[in-house]
Amino acid sequence: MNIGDAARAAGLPTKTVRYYAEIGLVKPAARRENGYRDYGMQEVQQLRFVQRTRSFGFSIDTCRELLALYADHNRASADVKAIALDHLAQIETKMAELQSLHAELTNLASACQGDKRPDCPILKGLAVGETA
Amino acid sequence: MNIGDAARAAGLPTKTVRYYAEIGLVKPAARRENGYRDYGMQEVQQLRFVQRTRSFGFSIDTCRELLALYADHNRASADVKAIALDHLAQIETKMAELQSLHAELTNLASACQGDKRPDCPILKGLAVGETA
DNA sequence: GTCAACCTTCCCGGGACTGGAATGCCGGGG
DNA sequence: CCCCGGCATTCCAGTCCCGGGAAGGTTGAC
Repeated sequence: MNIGDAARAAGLPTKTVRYYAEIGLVKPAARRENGYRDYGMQEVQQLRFVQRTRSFGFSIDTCRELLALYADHNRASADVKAIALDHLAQIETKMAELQSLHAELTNLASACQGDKRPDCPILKGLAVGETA
Repeated sequence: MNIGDAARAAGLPTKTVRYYAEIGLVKPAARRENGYRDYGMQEVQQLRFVQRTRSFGFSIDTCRELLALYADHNRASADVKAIALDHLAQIETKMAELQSLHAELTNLASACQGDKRPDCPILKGLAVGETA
């Protein structure tokens, strides 16, 4: 299977598939005589796994770990769960940050008339510090 | 005022201040004879403004726009508000994405025993696609 | 005279690609 | 036989926003 077909099957750009091969995340099963990468079903499945995992926001390194666990039939599900819970915690942290930013910025924006006059609480808030 | 003092006053690393000078975001008032950057009160205020604005998650380019509006005493507050509302919308988009990721991943994780056995719904969810 | 603490420039790396250039292979049409 | 489109290959550069560190000059205190 050529890289284009593998990429389509995995829902990834060929550039990305080539990149994954380069960093050793998902290597093609072989190279043909003409130098083309040759992907088999297993590699396509790995690519799809990575695509899904990346779409959950896991880093490439974590994808590597998860891929290893995926391949290891003697894995402990606890290891997988630990990774997932850790990522969940990071997501929660980011959400909390965004929420507080959102609240602050909403405050500032709602205080701003938004007309032709130059007076603007948003700029004041950005200049001074302290939003509350 | 030397760069170190300006940086401390603005709450930024000197590296960052130098970078902002390089990209023309906040330039020092002058250079001394010895080549040192010389910052005045106005530049320090701009640096602090940028620091705050960045901490709200605005991009450097948007900081540039806001800085220009900040300096323009004939600005219309509507222009500022438009930028803020746009950014708020982006924050909301990101929050929604994170929430859906969080929900999906929570689902997967809660279905996983997290023990020594290899059976793991998380990996299955990542492999197959479709979480619901 | 020496030392620390500052300042300068320059270059590299990172995370995860993305775009583009230059080149090679393959199958079909004129 | 040659050309063309569509695939593939490699390599280089850029993204975004700095951070780390080298190699060297300046300043002020002791």
